[in-house]
Amino acid sequence: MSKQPPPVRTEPTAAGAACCPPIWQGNLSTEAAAALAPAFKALGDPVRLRLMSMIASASGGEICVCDLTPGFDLSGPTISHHLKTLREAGLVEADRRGTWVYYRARPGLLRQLAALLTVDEPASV
Amino acid sequence: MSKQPPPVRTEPTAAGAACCPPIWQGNLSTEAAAALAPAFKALGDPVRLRLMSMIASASGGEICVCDLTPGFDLSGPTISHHLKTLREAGLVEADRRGTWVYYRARPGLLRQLAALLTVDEPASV
DNA sequence: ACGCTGATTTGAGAGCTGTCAAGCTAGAGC
DNA sequence: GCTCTAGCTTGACAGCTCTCAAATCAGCGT
Repeated sequence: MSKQPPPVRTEPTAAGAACCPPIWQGNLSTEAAAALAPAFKALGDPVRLRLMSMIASASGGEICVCDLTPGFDLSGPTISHHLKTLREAGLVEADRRGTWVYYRARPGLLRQLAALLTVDEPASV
Repeated sequence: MSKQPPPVRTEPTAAGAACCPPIWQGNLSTEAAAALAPAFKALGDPVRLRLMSMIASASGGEICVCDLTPGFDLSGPTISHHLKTLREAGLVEADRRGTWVYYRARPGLLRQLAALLTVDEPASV
């Protein structure tokens, strides 16, 4: 995971600021594509997509790994690996509180992805 | 590509009908995750993301492969391979017209992905 | 019919990905 | 300090992905 292009960038831009216009409105630059593709890739696995959903919809905005794991027929290390992938993609962040680790969604990047895909001209169909 | 779970389903539902609530509003079912992940996976490559953008934003709603290929430093077969991936994910459709093949976006699935990611409660952050 | 151009398919190789078992680190509690 | 639990890291392996070269298929012109 260290040979990939720079994972993303969600810090400098205000969280939620769109980085690019919707794909319907103009060609995505090579740079923008390289920056956003890893996030889509991270969501491109059923396990991670479900993890992302569980984290994003957690009441209180965060959820313990111990509450994520039982939802899957997978070993702990495997879940941990998927969580790491989501973390490195900039989609979630974790912090340890005592014995437990809590995960929280980072809405900024998700908002960018949603904006990119949003179909705002239903006329062409 | 034939061992994967059923690629998607965009036909029966009216194009654009949301299949699931946003990930912020509740846990995605295993089935929904399995159905949508391949679409995210298809977008999880910079080349395909850019192809998708070029196709979606094409004037007239469609674009010839011959106009897509020169935008990349990749061989024809490789572009063809990526287009096939997008096609199998249900994101685009192609049809041949004479010597040329034209690609067109299928907005239904994209709308579902956008709806899934849309952050509609900025209060929790 | 023949050859030409545009696009896809096939075959092959290097590299990445998902998974688990085994081992390790961080805190809590005794 | 020791031990227990929660979670992460490492190592290994099967399977998938990205890429290209070579071969193939589909139409168009002549």
